[in-house]
Amino acid sequence: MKVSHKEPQPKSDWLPERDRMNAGRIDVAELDGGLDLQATIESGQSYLWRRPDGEMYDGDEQRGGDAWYETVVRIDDGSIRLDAGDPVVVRVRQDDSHLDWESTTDAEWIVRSLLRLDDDLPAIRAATPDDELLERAYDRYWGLRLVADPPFGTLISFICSAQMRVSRIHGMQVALAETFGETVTADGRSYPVFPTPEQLAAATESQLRDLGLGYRAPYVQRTAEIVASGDAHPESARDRPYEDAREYLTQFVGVGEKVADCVLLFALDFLEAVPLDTWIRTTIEEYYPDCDRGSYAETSRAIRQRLGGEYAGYAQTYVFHYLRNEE
DNA sequence: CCCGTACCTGACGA
DNA sequence: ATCGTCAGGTACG
Repeated sequence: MKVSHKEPQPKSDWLPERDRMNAGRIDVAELDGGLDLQATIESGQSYLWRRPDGEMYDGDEQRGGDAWYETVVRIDDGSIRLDAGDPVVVRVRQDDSHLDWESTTDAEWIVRSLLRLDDDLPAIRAATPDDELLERAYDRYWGLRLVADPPFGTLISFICSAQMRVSRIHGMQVALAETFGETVTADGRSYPVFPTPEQLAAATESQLRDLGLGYRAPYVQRTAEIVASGDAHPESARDRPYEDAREYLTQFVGVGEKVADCVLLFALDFLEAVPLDTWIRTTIEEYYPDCDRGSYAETSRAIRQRLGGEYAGYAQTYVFHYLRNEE
């Protein structure tokens, strides 16, 4: 792997062919609850993967069945959480019974972490209440997993998500990477890397508007600046109790309670977080009207309890994907 | 605290 | 064609 405008990799006898990809295969049958890779990546919870065939969000579940998905994460001291360290390319593809991966490093642990492959789906489902809507959603997309994306990229992409369509949110993240991030090459191909907080903080509002971010442009720039300055980092929310963590995240510009819940759920392992977006609010109106308590905080408490508490975020993600596709 | 309003922009249907 | 509406909301008064 080569990283642009960086020193050449140190000589290493175990890496004579640095463009050679590592590869591996995970038996889906060994995962508790299996896997639906396309639903997991294209359900609007992660915007940090790409399909080289360019067919993301085309709604075709047949053709998407065995597509490759690619992302680049930074590994620092064995962690993918801190937006620092060397970029690592990760590619995955699912056929009927396997999840194949390729990477510039030995990446099985990264794949397992990003796609939450060690979550015990049957146990999670068993912990959610007996509820007709939940049963339908779980049945329809069984194998859909939450993701555990890098916090900074998640923070930025969900700031961009305000009043925006899923496919366009994804396009923005691609544009941010191509415009402000580095490029790594691996196996003869080049991969844009999501920008670091420093790289994004250096962008101007005008540059960001040119990428189509609209009124989100200053939100993204100022939030990147806060993270780059060291004043705060989304990862710092992890150690707090759930509602404190949500409050902590709202200090970033463009982050209200809903976006904060998305970061908690999709990046920081708060599986009880239920982002109250327009879809879930409609769902509450229709299926759980008694949970509408007016304020975000109180409605959040009520719906979290109704969806089973500890894993309410899992239920939310299934319902979100189900209603968004079946209507 | 709670409430109304302005906000970029492209895609889509009338 | 040109226009109104809408999209995983938030900041601000």
